[in-house]
Amino acid sequence: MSIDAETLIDWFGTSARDLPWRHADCTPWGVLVSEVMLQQTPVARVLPVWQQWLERWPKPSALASATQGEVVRAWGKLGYPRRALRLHTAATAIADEHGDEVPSDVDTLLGLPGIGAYTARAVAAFAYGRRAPVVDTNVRRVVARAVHGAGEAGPPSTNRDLRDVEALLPDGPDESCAARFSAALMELGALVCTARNPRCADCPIFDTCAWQKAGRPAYTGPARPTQRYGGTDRHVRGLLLDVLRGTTEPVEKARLDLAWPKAGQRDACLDSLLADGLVEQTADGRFALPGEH
DNA sequence: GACTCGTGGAG
DNA sequence: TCTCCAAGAGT
Repeated sequence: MSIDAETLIDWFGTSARDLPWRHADCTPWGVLVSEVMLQQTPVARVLPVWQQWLERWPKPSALASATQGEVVRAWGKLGYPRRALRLHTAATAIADEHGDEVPSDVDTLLGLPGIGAYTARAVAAFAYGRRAPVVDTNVRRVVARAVHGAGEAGPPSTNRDLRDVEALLPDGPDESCAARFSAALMELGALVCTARNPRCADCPIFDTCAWQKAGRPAYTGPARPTQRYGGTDRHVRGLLLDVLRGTTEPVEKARLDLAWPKAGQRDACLDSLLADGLVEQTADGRFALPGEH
């Protein structure tokens, strides 16, 4: 079973959210910034930060001119702050090596830090209308259900997933049809074909959905390991970085020591933040966001 | 392929 | 409360 592209694209036209990075006047740079911010981070949390970034750094060269510390600070609490550093590095490469223009082909995009299989194709498709399979968690779930009749997608397998979705891309009158189809597939997964409590009554492709036809069988594949957060290194790193985000001046080690009671874990996390370039030590031994002193 | 890497809202 | 999960990437 396949997915009827015209039906899905029509639904997208009437039901899609009005997101600023989908506006016709949004630049490829704006699309790229949105895609990186949206990696594992909900739309609602990205929206205000994206607006601020595009006002402050409207071109890759503008971001490249900022310090790493400014970029990490402006990233705020979007999570996974290494994304901010990678985006800064990518912006520098785009400014220096690509004439300040975001590349439009997948292979070149893949060469930039922080841009992987999903983001490269999302930028090529959504910013430039290129034909490329765009596979995120939404798409994998929709395809698992509508095409394969499974309750959930199994564990991701990049190459298999790409081939899987490639086969579904429509041959429309122009190349951008495939991109619009991909955007619609993602939007369906985000709004209707959700992970929990899918709203099948509102689904535009209900009639052809393989999962419905099979009687909505429960997922039988391997359960995803539940990810804890409290007490993990991720948690501690977040606490330490939050201290530095909250100050302009470098802080003493003793100040960071207040953030987490376990000294061993705390120091290891501080070391990893230093190694990642998210934190810097000043000449007098204090700590700060990088490049701000 | 299995881990690691933040954060906070929803159910 | 606690579990789930949100447009992934890098190692």
